[in-house]
Amino acid sequence: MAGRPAAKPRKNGGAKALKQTKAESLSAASSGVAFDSADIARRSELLWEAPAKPTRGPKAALTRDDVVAAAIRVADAGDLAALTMHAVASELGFTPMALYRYFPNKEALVDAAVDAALGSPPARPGPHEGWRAEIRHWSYAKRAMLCARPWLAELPFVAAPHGPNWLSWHEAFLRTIAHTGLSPEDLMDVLSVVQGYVHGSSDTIISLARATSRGITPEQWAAAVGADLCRAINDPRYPMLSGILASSSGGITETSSLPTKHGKPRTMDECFDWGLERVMDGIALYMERK
Amino acid sequence: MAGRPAAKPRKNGGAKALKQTKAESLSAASSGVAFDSADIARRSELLWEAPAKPTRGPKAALTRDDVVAAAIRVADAGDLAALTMHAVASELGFTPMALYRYFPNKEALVDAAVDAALGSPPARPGPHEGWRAEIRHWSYAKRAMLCARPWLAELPFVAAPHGPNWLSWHEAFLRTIAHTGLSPEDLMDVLSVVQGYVHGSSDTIISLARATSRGITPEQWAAAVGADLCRAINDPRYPMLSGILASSSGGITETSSLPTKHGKPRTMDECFDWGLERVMDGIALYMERK
DNA sequence: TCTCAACAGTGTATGACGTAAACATAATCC
DNA sequence: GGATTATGTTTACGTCATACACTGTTGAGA
Repeated sequence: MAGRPAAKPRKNGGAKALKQTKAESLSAASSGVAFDSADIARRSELLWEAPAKPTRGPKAALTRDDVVAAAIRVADAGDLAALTMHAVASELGFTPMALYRYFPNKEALVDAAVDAALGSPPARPGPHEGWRAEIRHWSYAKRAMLCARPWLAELPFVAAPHGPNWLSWHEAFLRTIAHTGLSPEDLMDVLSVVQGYVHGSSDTIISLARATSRGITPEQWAAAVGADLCRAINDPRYPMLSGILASSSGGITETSSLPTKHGKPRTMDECFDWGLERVMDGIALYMERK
Repeated sequence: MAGRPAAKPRKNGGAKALKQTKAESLSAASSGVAFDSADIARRSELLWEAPAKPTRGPKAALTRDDVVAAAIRVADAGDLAALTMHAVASELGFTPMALYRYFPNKEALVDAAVDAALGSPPARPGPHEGWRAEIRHWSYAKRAMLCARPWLAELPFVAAPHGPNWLSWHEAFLRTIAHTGLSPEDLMDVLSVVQGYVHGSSDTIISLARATSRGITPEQWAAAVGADLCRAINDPRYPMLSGILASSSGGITETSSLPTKHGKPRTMDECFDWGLERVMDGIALYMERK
């Protein structure tokens, strides 16, 4: 029942009942991510159930939302690894153990912080600008959100429990293609392709965002990543890469998904757009054929 | 110079010189992943330089490759979090500190293990089956590789230094579209789209692979993830999702990217294929237009 | 052949981490 | 006003990466 105080229900007693080995349990906890299916059910429950309102006892100085907000502030300032119970607690002016009155363990806090950090999806651009414009709008927003909070991309999305905001982003995407006449199955397929592309191809820019948030200039970052790729040049094992990298304008200044076009480097956004247009072309073709 | 003994060169002295705070340095180390650009250069160097051959002193009982192989065995048996120095060392019958004679820190070991675990890309299918067949072949292989080693997907690929195998996969992809007459820039763009899609949309199946490798049946996994999504049904905030999920055959048995088609559930592979065909359609259209 | 610097692996210690358990304290109910 | 129940702290434990000091081994140069 949801009326039970959520802050202290058996904690990982449930996990222990599943006969996890100690090592598994600990390692999952330390990484902040667990992949046990029973675990996911329990984690999901925690994401959705409202905290119980106790009548007796001292008043809580915080709310779950306070803790989540502090966690997000900590992660924003550093990265996922900086998000420790100690850091969150001292951000709030409490001892680490105080947080365990609000979340049974770190994992639950991270789950909640992740969903909160996803934020709300963007409002639809215009009333009916066409599905391509709407998909573009959604994709840019998602990409921008991930760049703003690179630590979100350190977590595998699907493995995590799906909170309200996670569902909202999906819902918002489905609305972009709601009037195309596609079947429910096709709608989900389109969602899968586009989201797959957006997540998968944002790796580079997220990596850059992470670096710049640590005070590294884009130039430094590009130099470091580029220098890495340069090893391929003149290596007989990589003739294609060698050719392409060599044909770029002199020195390599950007990573693989960022080649230069006849001396004028393209931005990462341009490369992203190009791919997104190809994906939407493929979807459009499918619609025509139906 | 590469002739220096690689096992003990200043260790994180380099990192300290960068004036990282202690917290940053430690958190990066504990997560096994660092995103500092100067770090990447140093890490990349370690991936490529051959270990120095000392003349004096006792013979080393191990090689870097031994350690890397043990690390991969440990990660395969568990996950990325299970990959601890202690676990790798005891897998080899040594103490944790022994590993530091081969790698300056855990991060370097993980980098090496990741690249080794990527393995070699697949051989080309036939002599000239067409670029679509070749891209399909490459994509399936990449997806299969990630499913076989789900822990690889716990790391952001682009942020890691690029080792020999990483470059080989890129090289192999470029070979699949080498004869299409595309410009070098277009080649890289196509690589970026397809790879983005493959990585991004493999999340679900990788999550399943991870679960099954822990003894969870696909049914259990699907039930847990599906139950999660079911919260959207009848929630007024998610009308589209509600409609789609409700229109599926009775109970939700699979996750968002796995809807059921008129009562007959599709496999994840079928959904993956569908998206890949759309992506390739888009690329084909681009080729035609040129 | 002997010597010793260079190296390999170990033992021990440190500080950060997540979190269990016991506690003091505060708010409510009877 | 005591009993009850919840809150936040204190203390403690086990695990982690890893610094440092140590023992023991090897082969190059004397």
